[in-house]
Amino acid sequence: MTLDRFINKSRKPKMDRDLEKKPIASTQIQEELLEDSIREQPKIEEKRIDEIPIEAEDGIYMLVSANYSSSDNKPYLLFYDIKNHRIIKWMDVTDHHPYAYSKEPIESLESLPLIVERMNKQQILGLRTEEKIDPLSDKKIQVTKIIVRDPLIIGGRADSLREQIKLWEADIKYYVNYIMDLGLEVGSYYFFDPQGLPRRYIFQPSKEIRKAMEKLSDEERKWLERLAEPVVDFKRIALDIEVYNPRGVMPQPDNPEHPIFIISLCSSDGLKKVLVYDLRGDISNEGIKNDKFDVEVFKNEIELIKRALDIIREYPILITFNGDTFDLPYILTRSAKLGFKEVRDFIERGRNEIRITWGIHIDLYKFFKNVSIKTYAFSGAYDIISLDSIARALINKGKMETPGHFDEMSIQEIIEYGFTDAELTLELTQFNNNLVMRLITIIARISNMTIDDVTRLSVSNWIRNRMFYLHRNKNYLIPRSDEIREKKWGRHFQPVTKGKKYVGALVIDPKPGVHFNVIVVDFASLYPSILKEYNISYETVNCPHDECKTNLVPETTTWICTKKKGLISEFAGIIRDIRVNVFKKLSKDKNVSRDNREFYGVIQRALKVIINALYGVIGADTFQFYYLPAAEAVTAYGRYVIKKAIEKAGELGLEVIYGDTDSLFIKDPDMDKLELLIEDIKKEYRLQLEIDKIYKYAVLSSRKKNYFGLTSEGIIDIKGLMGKKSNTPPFIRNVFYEILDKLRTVEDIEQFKMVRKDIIEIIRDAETKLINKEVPLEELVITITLSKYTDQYTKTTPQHVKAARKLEKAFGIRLQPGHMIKIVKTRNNDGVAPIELVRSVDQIDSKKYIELLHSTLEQILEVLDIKVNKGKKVVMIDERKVSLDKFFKF
DNA sequence: AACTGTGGCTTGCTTG
DNA sequence: CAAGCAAGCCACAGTT
Repeated sequence: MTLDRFINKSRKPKMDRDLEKKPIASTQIQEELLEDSIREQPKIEEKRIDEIPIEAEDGIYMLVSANYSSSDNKPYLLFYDIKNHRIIKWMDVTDHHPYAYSKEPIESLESLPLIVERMNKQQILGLRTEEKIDPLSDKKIQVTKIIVRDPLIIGGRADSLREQIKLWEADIKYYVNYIMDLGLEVGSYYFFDPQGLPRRYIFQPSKEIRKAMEKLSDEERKWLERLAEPVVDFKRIALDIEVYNPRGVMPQPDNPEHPIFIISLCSSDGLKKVLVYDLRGDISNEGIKNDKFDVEVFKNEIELIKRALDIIREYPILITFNGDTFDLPYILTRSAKLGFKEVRDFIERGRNEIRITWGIHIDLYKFFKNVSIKTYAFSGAYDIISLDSIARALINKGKMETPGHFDEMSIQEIIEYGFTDAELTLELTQFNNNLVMRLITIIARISNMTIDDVTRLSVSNWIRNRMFYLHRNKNYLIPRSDEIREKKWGRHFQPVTKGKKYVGALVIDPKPGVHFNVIVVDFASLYPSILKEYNISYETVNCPHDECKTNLVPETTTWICTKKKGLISEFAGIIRDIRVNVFKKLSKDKNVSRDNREFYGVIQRALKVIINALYGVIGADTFQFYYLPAAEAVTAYGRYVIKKAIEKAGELGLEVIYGDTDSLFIKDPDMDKLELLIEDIKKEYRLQLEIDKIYKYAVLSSRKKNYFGLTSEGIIDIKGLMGKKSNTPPFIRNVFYEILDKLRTVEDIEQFKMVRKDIIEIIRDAETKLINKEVPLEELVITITLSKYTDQYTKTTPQHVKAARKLEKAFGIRLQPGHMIKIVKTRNNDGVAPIELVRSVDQIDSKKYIELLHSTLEQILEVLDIKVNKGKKVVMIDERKVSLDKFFKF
């Protein structure tokens, strides 16, 4: 099988490099050799094309990925051909080589036996002095660039250079360096000049983007231009395999003893196909006909796999759900076992991923598992990372219900089941006008990271990657994380909570009760704004200049640089500004076409993911530019400005009844005074306060982070209350929501009184059902995540762990961290059991559930003067308490 | 020796 | 990332 579509645009080097044959005697010669090979990086030029529709242009490619080829000993780039919808592999023609930096001068490096030995072995190609700026000392320094033959000489092996001498920039993946050195931007478009070098091709921005650009700085304009470029509708195919495994045995890629018997395929250009290996020889053509997709039957497993490869090779992008850990490795190992060795020409194992040789493989499982994607891009719409749960949440479709094992299903059912998986996988990349593919591309543009990495790595890696580039642009030597940590810390506060590293946000004590007409104002993206406005970055906090030491962060001994703009601060500023000032506005602008509006919405969302994570990563020790004093400075300013805002509100006669981190709840304010407050904060602190929402009424409990309210749009907004939490039983949660639903209609006291009777009725009814054991088991399930292996709970044994251990014992299995345990409160010795082991409702501990019902409802009822009598099984109104009337005296 | 009450601590989930 | 909540575990002290 040949891959004729696989165009390799690289040119053969003119001659076999002399450099690699002769031993290198002195740096003098190396200098000369390096002169033409490394020093001259190509300058990538730009070309502007006016208003050309994206599909029409020939020879235009989007840079989507890169890697290092150890067989060619060269880096390569992968481009998506937007006309012919295939991937072009472009091998380096610039004689670029891997490198890292040392702070030792050339002479002392040359006297090191290690270096001499590696030079003689041709592993080190050359040493060169360069001038860089050290961001930590803010001084120009001389560093030695060590240029090597292949990336493993720098790092990745036990005897690599970085394990033996102190190096800088030695943990940047080689292809990342390569992209940066060539000045390339992932997700942007290129064409190839006559020399075969990629040149930037810039689409003419839309009218509204051009208009927005007028007011911006050059740097911001570049960002805008890059982000707003159209995203091609990638041609892609989703794949899903079924393995015929005996009951109770999970197929393992490391031991592929069971046959692959179904391969389902579903593509963006309408291919719908299920390939079946007739392993029992009993499939009739009649029985498998289906009007939704084609079916092909094979008498041989290898033929099945080969056919699948033939089809998917027509697609530049392969989409899977768990393809990195299951489908593709299984195809690999199973093929090898069956003697189909050529499979390695198409599917390759990477370090943490599986690659396809003709294109890009995206494993959606990893992408949707990404915490930032889950919480910020999709607002936590799905909770379990499974195809079924994600598809249900995002496209309102689930997997097929099955009896549990293939033996109990007809072949038609199995085929349909398999196809549904492939179909859902594809649809997850298609809904909302290809939202997911666009999101991935935009994040690649923001982070300048390859599509493969964007879909597999976390937000701190995305940010780190862009930070590298920002350092390079300023000729900064990228600091090692240990250097940043060794900087002065000078911390003065003990965190409030044990186990935390620094002090966080301020939460104001709520004023309990029912409050009418509450306006919530909040600081528009407070932490990013603080990062920007107060110049916070790892190098500017506690900077080396004496003259900055008086620029103190309020209530700390930390100071901030007044001479140089910090990199993180600058990045936060740009991302925040273009999000707020451009994309958020345009995504709501009625004068913009619907398509564009939607696209700007995606960009806005991607920027939000990054901006929300920025502060967090500074305080996370897994981040290369982690620096606690910087994270602490952010929260210190945050506490400072919210205190000042409350102070000012008080002076103006506004009543603040609650606030959390960046928000203030103001009761029935005079709008002119509110306006004054906002103006004052803007003037004084360069931060924007804005009206977030208005509650017709807000019900605050005495607990922080626990309240609900009826918004001006007529929606009941619930925060923190137990009834909302995922680990309350559905039965209790439903009662909770039923009560809140009653409250939705309330506008005055009479209605409140009427509703109160209804509420008590609801609760009594619920109690009766519990006592009479009329509630089905599933309604009483409490779902709790197992966050460790059961044997790793050493300090205490929580209830869900007890239940989990029973499950493990009963089924002889080992539950994985992240598994959701479904427990039920029972009347046995330790009060819990996994629902799987409970036969009937009789085993339920009704008393426990009534207690749980009461404590859940108490949070809302205490404020409404409905008393729950603990112990007793009845609810009563505490008539002695003042009635609701007090809330209406205004 | 069995029971009850208390407080520190762990765990999981949510808010911002 | 920290703050904050509820539930439950667990050791300990003080009854009965």
